[in-house]
Amino acid sequence: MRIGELAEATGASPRSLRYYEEQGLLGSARSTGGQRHYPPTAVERVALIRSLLAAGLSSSTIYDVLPCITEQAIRTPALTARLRDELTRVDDQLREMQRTREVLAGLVDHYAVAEQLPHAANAAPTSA
Amino acid sequence: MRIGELAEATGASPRSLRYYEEQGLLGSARSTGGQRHYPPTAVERVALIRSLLAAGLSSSTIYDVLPCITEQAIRTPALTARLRDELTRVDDQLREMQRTREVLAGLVDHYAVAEQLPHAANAAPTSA
DNA sequence: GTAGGACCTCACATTGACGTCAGGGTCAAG
DNA sequence: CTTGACCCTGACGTCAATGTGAGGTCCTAC
Repeated sequence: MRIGELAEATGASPRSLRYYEEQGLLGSARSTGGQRHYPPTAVERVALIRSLLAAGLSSSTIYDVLPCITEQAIRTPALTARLRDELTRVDDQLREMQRTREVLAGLVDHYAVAEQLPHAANAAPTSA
Repeated sequence: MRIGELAEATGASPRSLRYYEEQGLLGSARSTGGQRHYPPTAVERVALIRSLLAAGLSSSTIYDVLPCITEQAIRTPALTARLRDELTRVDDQLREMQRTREVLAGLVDHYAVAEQLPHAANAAPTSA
């Protein structure tokens, strides 16, 4: 498939796909005219890249860990440690976000309750 | 307290604290000479700001929702909806990150198993 | 009253993952 | 062989939070 189709299939812009290639995250065959051509498996790969990016991994980090994701045979102690570090970081970030989520959820609940009440503006002002 | 102390207490740089003020997220009293002065409660407030930033809220979004966090009396339907939207977004992001976390955890597990195998001579040295 | 560390206000630089424009080549269809 | 949609390579723009440097001010201690 060509870059436009892959973009369509993944939700990533052509610009992003070229950027991923530039960062070494995504390969492509080229036609004689120089146009990129992707196998169907590229869809899954792009999804993985975007998922890792969304999780806060940088493209260079993804560059480091991607080979061992797609080819499990490649493993080094350094790579293992890197994966562990990233997992720890993601876990920390998840916990932090969950705390923040609870703050927001508490606010939403408070508002929902407040809106149900007739005119009790000071119904539950018991938070710091 | 002065900006340096607040920076020390919160882990935010003085530059960041001035930025938060510039964005309307953080108030400060000024001395006659123009230097910022903060009450002790500012520590908690900065922590909240940073937590929301870390959760992916932009400073302008935080600007919108902060007043109702610190002063529960202020509530409008628009603000409630805004909070709900942000909560939904954070929840989506959390689910996405948890899926990615599982991918990473799966890899780490796979590696861990591989490293338990007999001839794993490099058990301890995990330097970068 | 003076040293010097902390602080002030601009204002430009940086980083990362893209958007976007310019100028030109490719390719399936007619 | 020409059209027109799609694609190419630069290269500069963006956005948000922050770094950084210049040039000047404040304030506590001596």
